[in-house]
Amino acid sequence: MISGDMAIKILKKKNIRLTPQRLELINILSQGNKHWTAEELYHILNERMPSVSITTIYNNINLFCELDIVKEIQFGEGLSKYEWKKKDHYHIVCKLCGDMVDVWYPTLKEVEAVAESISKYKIRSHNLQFYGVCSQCEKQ
Amino acid sequence: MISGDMAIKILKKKNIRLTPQRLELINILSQGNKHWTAEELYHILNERMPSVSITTIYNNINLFCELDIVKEIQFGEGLSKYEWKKKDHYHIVCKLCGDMVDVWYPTLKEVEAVAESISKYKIRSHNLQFYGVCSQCEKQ
DNA sequence: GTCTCTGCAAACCGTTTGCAACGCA
DNA sequence: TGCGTTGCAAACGGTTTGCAGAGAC
Repeated sequence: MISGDMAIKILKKKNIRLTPQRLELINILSQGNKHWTAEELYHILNERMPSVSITTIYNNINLFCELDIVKEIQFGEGLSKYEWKKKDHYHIVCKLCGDMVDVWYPTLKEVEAVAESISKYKIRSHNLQFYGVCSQCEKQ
Repeated sequence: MISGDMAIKILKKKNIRLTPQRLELINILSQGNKHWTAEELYHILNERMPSVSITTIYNNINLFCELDIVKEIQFGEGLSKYEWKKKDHYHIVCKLCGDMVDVWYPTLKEVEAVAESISKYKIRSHNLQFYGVCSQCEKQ
């Protein structure tokens, strides 16, 4: 888990400009241990910086994903959330409200190995989500 | 794994009309042990039935999914494929061409149990895909 | 001063919706 | 004959693209 300052050093080293939008996004992402949609990040940033556009959010989270400081979580139906990069883990998603929590289960490396051995594929990664109903939604 | 004839009986029992489009779709899906996009099904059906529309494909695969005779496979970036319903299994997806093969690994029920025990979620299902490169694409 | 980045508008793409005409039962 | 289904066109929603002007360094 890297700090916001570390992320800024990575940008500087690559001669990527430190625009206010970029710095504020890093600030939001690196502080809260959460999962955001692009839209949510847009609204948070918009409060502090009313002129920001959704395009800038996408430009920058895509950049951060390439730099490996942010991770995209695709959880079905074309929906994505983004989280600050940390140790590998899985996610539980609430089918009703979309809320998401981390599951720190050991990475399924041996299942990957099995899948590779029984197929003609070179396996590079896997994607696992759990779907259910959170306690909030269950009450209602 | 049910037969096409079985599927037709299910439709009849529910008073769902046996239109030529519907019967031909069942025919395609139940015979080939494959994974199709809606677009692919549209093109196959279109050769035999030139007036068919993509709307009808979606209408019917969605109906078949509700009837539990077809399964939707969501594999990231909003892309879906569909397969004739069979015993639970996972999929390996080629990152380059989108080709997909089955993995008959035991269902991860104990991982679901772990995820449920460490969270406040009632877990109902999970979704696991492997991503890699198929042997065809590897050659190139 | 240069060249990357921003923000607007428009495009994209797979899928869904509204609806009038069609055709299965 | 009646009502479920089809197929067209338009809408949808999250994301990307093109581009002129802004601004980081």
